Amino acid sequence: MTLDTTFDPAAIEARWYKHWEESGGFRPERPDAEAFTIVNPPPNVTGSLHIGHALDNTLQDIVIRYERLRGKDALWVVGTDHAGIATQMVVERQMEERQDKRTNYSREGFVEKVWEWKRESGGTITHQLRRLGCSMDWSREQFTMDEHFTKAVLKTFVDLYNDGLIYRDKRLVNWDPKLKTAISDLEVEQQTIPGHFWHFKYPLADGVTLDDGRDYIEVATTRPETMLADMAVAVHPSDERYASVVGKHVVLPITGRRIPIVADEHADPELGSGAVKITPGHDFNDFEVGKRAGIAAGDMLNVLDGEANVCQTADGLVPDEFIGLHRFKRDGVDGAREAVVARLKADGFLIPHIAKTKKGEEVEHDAEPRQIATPFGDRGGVVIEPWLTDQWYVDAEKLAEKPIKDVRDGTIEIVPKSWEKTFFNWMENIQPWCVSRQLWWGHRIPAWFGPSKEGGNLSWNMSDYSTNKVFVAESEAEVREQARAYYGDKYEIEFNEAPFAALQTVADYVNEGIPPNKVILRQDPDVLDTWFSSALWPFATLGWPDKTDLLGKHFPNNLLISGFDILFFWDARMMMMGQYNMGEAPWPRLYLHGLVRAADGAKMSKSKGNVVDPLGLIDQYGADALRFFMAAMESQGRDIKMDEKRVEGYRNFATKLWNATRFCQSNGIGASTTLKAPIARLAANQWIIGEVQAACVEIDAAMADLRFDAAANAIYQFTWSKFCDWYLELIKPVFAEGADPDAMPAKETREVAGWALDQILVMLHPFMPFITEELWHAQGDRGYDLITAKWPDPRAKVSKDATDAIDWVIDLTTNVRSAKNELGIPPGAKLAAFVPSPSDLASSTIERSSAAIERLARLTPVTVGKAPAGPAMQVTAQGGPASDVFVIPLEGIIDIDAEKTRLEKALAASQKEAKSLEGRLSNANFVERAKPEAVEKAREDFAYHAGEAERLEAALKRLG
RNA sequence: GGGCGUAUAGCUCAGUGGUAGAGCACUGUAUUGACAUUGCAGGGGUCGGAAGUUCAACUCUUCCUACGCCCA
Repeated sequence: MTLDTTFDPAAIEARWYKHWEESGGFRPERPDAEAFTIVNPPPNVTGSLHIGHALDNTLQDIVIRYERLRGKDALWVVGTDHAGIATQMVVERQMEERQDKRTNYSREGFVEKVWEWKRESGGTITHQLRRLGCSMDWSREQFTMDEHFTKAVLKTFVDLYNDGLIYRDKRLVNWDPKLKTAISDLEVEQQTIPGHFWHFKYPLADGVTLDDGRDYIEVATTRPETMLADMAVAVHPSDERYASVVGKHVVLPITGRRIPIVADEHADPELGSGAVKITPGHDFNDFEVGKRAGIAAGDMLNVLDGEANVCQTADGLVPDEFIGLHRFKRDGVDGAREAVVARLKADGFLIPHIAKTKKGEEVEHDAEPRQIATPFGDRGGVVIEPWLTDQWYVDAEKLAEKPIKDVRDGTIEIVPKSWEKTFFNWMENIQPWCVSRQLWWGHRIPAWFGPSKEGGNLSWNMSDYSTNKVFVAESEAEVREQARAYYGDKYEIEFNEAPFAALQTVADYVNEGIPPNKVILRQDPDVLDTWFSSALWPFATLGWPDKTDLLGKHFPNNLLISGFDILFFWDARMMMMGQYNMGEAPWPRLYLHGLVRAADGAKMSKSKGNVVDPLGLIDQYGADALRFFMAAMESQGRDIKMDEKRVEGYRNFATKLWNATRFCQSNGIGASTTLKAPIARLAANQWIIGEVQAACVEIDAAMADLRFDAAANAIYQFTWSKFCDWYLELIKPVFAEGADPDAMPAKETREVAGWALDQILVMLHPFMPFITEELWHAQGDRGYDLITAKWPDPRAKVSKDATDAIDWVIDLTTNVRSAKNELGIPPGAKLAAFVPSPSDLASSTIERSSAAIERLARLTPVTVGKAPAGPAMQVTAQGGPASDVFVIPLEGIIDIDAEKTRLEKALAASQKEAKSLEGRLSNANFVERAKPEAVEKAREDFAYHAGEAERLEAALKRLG
């Protein structure tokens, strides 16, 4: 097959991808091979490929292709995540556009709509991953809502429940009033926004006064609306200003609620007045203070509904005018916050803030401006409300124990290691994980509630479901069994899906005509956090809980690659669930990479409009170039700044390889037939064999350490700077006009060059799969595709003399070129040279490689012996231990002063170096205390530079 | 407030206790057979600052400064 003169990535990418996928190239049958397994961080089913995915998946593909080439049974599990909140939002938004809404449907109806959406437009990203060249096992594509996955989720939930590691609890959650669901701590983002700090007077009750005579306590808050549900005022136990009033009461303005003054260390005497209002139902700190003050969670007052509008508190003291107001100003309409402040001000309870203008005048404001750390929901984008509800919690602290130990003792290696500290810091301070979500799309919680049985009578507690009887099991059949055991045969058991809201009271229950001998069980309407299911990814994707062969062979996985941003969300939770369900760490190694940033270092975001579309880059430069860029920039522990020039550079690299292959083809260099290096006698051929080995060793070492940058640079440098720049130039004389194409040198060189090019294609394949596969086949008929070829075997014997000889020719060539350039001699000029006292290497190389010396160094003839008298330039050649001086007469070619200047410059450099080394060597401390190798090296370097200086001085003398 | 990370050539980044590297950019130069998406040659860095350890520090330690991230 002949190659076009220009390389066009687009033309080959789709073709090869299709071929690989259809021919099973991504997962060849290798039943007896050692397993190598990676699971892909499942992207959201709603997602589309962004630059971060491109990085993450490129790295994984490099590893998986590398291991596949090394003969392993390489499995890359791929799939998508059902992304509860995100997906439900997408479908609801689409409904909105049609003036439709979720609640127009039954739960089942809506979920079916989501499935429809998923079938039609979900998984865009999986097609985009193909464009990148990712070699995942698509035949086993997974989805976290697959039937077998659901089985795994249910089993895990039930097991955890039975082990007491999942429980229902009433406490404050992070409530998203836009999405109307609880979310976990990790889904909350703290942002600092400008806000206000208001100061209020809370009048003391019963005529009590402070020691200074005041009849009120001053409190301050950034959230005045919560005062409607205040239940205490706290002061520090050691704060003498308030010691006399601890245990006394204040009467809250507006509600008139009588609340105690309590002593609690949470109150900071240094902050404001030292007294703080306590709203246990709406603030995490206050919740704790409230509990310490003896208020049960169930008794804490709540003044906001699910949409964060004011509702009546249990004591009924909130005036009607406030009911229904939103928590704060929204869409230009004042809310409860503004109303409370206005009312307090009107009633004289507001203490104004006095600010000074630049001119020193005092001005009164209602509040002090302040920067406020405020929690936002990462999906909904609105301020999170701490809200008192019943939710399911996972005992994360218990589950974290084994993962902590795994990382501590090296069972799991985190790369780069610097992340370990962050990991420990989080895991050791982990909070209970709220896993229930008030959504319809997701894994339904396998818990059913029924009336509790007290002394033979059934009773429902409508205000607090957690006190009702709960049955947790994987199926209704099991629940029925449990229920029968609990209620006895006297009751008929029925499952009913009617929403809880339909049965608010016992009276409703009776009114529905439910006979007294019937028990109705209702499943918890909530679903599980999506991360609860993705935590099972390393084994549920392999068939767990069934004991499949696949699971046996591929769990534990070998490596996980993820962005550090999901270390806690996903990686840590996989560790927990791996240990809990499988009794093992899910993988021995975790590689964390950084973010891809915009060229200016800013975080890419849609709102900033600075996102770079990886597909656009692929269109422009080819997938291979983008991949290579990702790999070359991926040094451990640093974010990657986008640099399109560099992507372009790697496109150029691909073109270079393309053209090198064209050159090979034009000289009859084709596919090699052996994995082992061919037998070679010519120095250049031995040299390139040695260089292939060195490159392979370097790449293997880099890959073992997951140094993607080092591996990419090694193959890049070898291909361009060694193979193209030197080897192909060195062998050109063999194929030159007049040379015998059937003679040994040409035959051997064709074999070696073909072999070396093949090794390049194999070693480059993990990084640039498309162009390498194309060239692999262009080079000749092959028994197999490159994707399933064999990684180079770096063992081959090459003679040191041969490689030294080529190093010597290269050094000579470089030095001659450099000298010519400095002296203004045309680079093409062929010059005669004399070698007065050649080394052994020089003697043999001048004889055997005269063609290369003529062609590259452009020296001819090269005469062994003393140069004739007269001006000359001098260059040296080094290779291994050999060091030779070439004298090149300049008569009539160049002005002598230029050569003098050049030599003087070189002499000064050598003398400076020699002097510095001499100084070091004359330091007794250095000679005695430094490592012997270092001393030896210094001696060698000194000898070299001293000799060089001598040679240069002699050359200068000759010039006169 | 706690923790972590980064600071090396104009730019983006590697790097090692023993005379500083790559890519891009820049300068000079080369053009009829692999390749101008190129070749050849070259300029450019007191390795953020200060102190310490060491025969020797860009590298190790401490402190400082700047920037970034995470947690509270």
